[in-house]
Amino acid sequence: MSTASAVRARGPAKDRARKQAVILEAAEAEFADAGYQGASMQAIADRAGVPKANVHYYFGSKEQLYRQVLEDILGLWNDFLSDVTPADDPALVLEGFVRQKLRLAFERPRASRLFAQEILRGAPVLAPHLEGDMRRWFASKTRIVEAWIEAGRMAPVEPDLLLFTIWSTTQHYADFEVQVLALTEKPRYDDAAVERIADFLVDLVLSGCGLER
Amino acid sequence: MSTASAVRARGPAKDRARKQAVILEAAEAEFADAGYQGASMQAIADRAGVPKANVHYYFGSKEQLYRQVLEDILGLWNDFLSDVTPADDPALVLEGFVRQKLRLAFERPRASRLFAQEILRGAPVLAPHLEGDMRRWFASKTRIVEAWIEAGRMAPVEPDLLLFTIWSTTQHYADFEVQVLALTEKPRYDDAAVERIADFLVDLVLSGCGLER
DNA sequence: CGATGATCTGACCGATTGGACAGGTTTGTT
DNA sequence: AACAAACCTGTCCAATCGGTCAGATCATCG
Repeated sequence: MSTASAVRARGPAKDRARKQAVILEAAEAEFADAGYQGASMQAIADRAGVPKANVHYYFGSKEQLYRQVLEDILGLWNDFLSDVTPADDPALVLEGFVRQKLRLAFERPRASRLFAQEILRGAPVLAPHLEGDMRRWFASKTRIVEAWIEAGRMAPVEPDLLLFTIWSTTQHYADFEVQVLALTEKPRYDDAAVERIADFLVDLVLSGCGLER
Repeated sequence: MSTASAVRARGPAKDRARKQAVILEAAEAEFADAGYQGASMQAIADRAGVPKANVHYYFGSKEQLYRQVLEDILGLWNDFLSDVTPADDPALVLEGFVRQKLRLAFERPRASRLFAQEILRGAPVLAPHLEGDMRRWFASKTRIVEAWIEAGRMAPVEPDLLLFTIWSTTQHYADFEVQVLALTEKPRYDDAAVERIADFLVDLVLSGCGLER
């Protein structure tokens, strides 16, 4: 049972899920800001406003809590390009993907950063997902791009590298936010900046594929 | 005095620098693999093959050691585009930058990963650099791109976003190596893969700027 | 009401951490 | 040879870590 669906339940299970959700939110923040090793159960408990023992009561161990946070984050990305077929228009699909991925980077930067740290550490927890669900997702999307290319509906680019490019450029604005803001001399992202970035990335990706908006 | 130059010195200073270099290399590996908090001075000492107290003798504290490692890494990037002028050819400069940045990502992935972790944590140590040296470097490069655009030598793209794109896409193959290898179902990067990635990124960037190789 | 199970937490524990330091050894100079 | 300075490390320490547990409190139901 995912955390999100449990919160929507009724009865006693609802209270339980709500309390867990508070802890999970605190844990996501602490893990993202301090890293897995840097995060302490005490700090997570303080953020959530509960005693440390209560965190252990609900989630057992630090690693179990971390796994739960990661799983919830993976859920965010589950439906990227979930119902795309070779019959769809490449330009529309790619533009939608870039904008959707980018929106999540700005709305949930901590989720993005936590995921990045997990991969940076060598994915000790997510390795099974990488070689399972994610690999299947990735293979199915590259196959669609290949179909578009074979049908002559876009330029012949390497499908895997195209996806990596979209992934890395969008991820960058969440993961390297501090650097981006420092170099552009801005205190925070505003709506205009987000739109400017989205338009730029869409144009770049489409022109790389020989497409237009 | 940088670590690299000290190793090349003569006399007693050379021995000292060489021993420090061994520790610095071990520290870079441990910090990159485990993160700042996750790295222990004991583990660094073990990797370097020296007693833990010896590490403290040379570098004082964990934070000082970490700062030194980071400074050495920044030195790697010092001469990116160091002598470029508006008179140079945009296509050649951009291609060279992409390939040089990418080469470093594959040759020194740990350096890249350590830097990424520092930024992800909010750059507690590098913040002054970001708002100082790096900001100046960045501003001078965007000015050159603007000059190219004004001279009609490339398409009018946002100079800052162009640089971020090059930075993020090249960085990605070092920082997210585990993910890339898992999704492409390869055990490691080989020369062919590196060349394929470089060619792809060069084409993408140049086409985005309305240029050709 | 009494009982039963879930919820909750203060107090505690062994392990590990970064760091300090006394005291030994080596090196260089006179 | 004698001295000083630099170099090196075994040992210790306070602080913090993740985790445990006995026992208090609460909610629910026969």
